Amino acid sequence: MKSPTELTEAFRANGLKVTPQRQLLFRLMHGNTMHPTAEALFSDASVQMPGISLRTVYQTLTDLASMGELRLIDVGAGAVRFDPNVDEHHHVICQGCGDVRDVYVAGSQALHIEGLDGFSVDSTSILFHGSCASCA
Amino acid sequence: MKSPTELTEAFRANGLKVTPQRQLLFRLMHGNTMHPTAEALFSDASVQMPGISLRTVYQTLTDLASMGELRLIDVGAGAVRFDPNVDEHHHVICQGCGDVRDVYVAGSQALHIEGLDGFSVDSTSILFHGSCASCA
DNA sequence: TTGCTAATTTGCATGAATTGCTAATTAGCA
DNA sequence: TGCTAATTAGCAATTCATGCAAATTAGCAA
Repeated sequence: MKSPTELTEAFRANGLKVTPQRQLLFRLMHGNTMHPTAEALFSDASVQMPGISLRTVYQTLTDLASMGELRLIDVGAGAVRFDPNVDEHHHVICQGCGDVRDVYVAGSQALHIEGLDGFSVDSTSILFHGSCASCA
Repeated sequence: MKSPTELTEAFRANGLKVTPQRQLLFRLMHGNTMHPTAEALFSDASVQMPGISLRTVYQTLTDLASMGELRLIDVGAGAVRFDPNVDEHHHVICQGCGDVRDVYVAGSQALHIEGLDGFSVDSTSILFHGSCASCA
């Protein structure tokens, strides 16, 4: 996703306001590789801005997502996670600790799919299940 | 998944009882390619057995899943779906109508993954997003 | 700098999906 | 036929997320 400064411009350009809450969230998400849930981010944000609302966190995350600045990922383990990495990539999830990491997969466009039966494919999500180094 | 008759044996062999509710669900799931949610299955079951509890449907589905007779699939669209097809396969979901279909993918074991960073992979789930013939 | 207005924030209510709990019932065996 | 552990039903509770309305505020224009 874009830098906090660039996001500020982008928001204003779209007629959206840049509040202190949003600036904080821009900073917390920028370069974040933790794939936080809204709750986790809310918890981080609350340290620096006590009183910030969970509702605001959800709001801002969905705004960012609809602007294409971050991606929603659902690893089937409770809450949706937010990923500021919008490159073409996929995920591994550790069955032990639930940790999620980005992975880059070569050849996913060349997969041979049988049974499509009239379906046309727009995008592909690959989720690898396994164990991280600590949980192995 | 196994046939209703085989499931009956398997349940008894595991010290589980075979109730009319379970037999009905065995029949409703067998060969079912609809990827129903628990609610959908509950709704179907209620036609033949008014009064059956949604709780019982969830219970039986999780029992079947833990016996490896069906697979839980989470396509990130609300409720979890149940798939009696336990072959190695993957799914397409139509962004229009939410319909889910099984697909078979060649070469998924040969994907080249970068960034694993100590993770060991046990299984892979591929979800294709697109449009079905009717929604195209 | 001041004032206006639409966007935003809060906080609470609501909703959807699922699990926890328990009294009453029942399958399966002796 | 009876016993007992498993199961069912149904309701409460939980988790994640969105809807809503009143109070606040960012950003523009004068």
